[in-house]
Amino acid sequence: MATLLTIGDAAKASGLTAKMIRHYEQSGLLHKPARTEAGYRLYNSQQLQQLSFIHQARQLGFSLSEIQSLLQLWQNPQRESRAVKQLAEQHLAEIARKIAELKNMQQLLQQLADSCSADSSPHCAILAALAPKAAG
Amino acid sequence: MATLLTIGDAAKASGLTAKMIRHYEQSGLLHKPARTEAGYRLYNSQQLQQLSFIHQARQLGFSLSEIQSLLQLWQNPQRESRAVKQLAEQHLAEIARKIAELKNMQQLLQQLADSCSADSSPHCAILAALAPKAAG
DNA sequence: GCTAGACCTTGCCATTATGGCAAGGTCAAA
DNA sequence: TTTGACCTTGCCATAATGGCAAGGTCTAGC
Repeated sequence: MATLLTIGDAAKASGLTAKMIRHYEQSGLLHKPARTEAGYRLYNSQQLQQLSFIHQARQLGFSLSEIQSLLQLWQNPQRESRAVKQLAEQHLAEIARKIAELKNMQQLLQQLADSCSADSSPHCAILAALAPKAAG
Repeated sequence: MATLLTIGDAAKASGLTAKMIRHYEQSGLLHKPARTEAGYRLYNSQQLQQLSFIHQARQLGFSLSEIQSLLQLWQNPQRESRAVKQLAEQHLAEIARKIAELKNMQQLLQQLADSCSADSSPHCAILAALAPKAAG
């Protein structure tokens, strides 16, 4: 039998929030769901799977736009796995870029923090590093 | 002599953009600068130092709100270096948190990508991992 | 049957830091 | 004088989410 869930239950079941589900619908990630006569959204098990799919992909850091592509591939029986992997590799590259950026900040700032005496005196290596050397 | 720069030159000198400088002013990070009769903003060397300070702090990933605190400490001769270090440590913790989050994504996704054959077949471990196991 | 409370609806605003565009004023060089 | 490079303000857009408000719906208990 087709079990239909209202948005709150679909949210709980998928790990999303009702707000997110509405947002994904409005963003074109999801087809418009059925409605009760009162206008309540109703989700079937196939749509629930999609919601969980989106939740998992968000956990991996994919953007909604990337997830749209992933959903299309998922639903296309003619897909080539290389297309999926390409999306993943692209995202992995972005992740690596962000990690490198953060590690760079971390290294610089940690070094400065280590040089800060952290006492009641006003002198601080961190501020000294941020402040440009005043000319003259 | 007091050299005064227009916003474009101040932007070049500090590594910011004119748009950012106006935004920082509007956000309360910067005092309102002098103006020419025509209304052009004019920056003196002290203000230029502040702009460079902000630029450096942004490079380290501090938010504008954190930078406001840093600027206040910088300009306060009675500051205690421990207050500066505390801000830095807080930011370092946030950086570490983000790195951990990204590394987690990276590890999971890399594993999936490694399991994807990346050929013309539709089967793909990445999609399989995102898809919930359909009941029944 | 009525009422309270938990749900649903839409819509608008806020976040963060930045970019873009538009319409208009200013200034300097040719 | 004209042209081009600059400046002004103001509004819109981004990405993904949360919050609030005003209103409709449904269900359980009395």
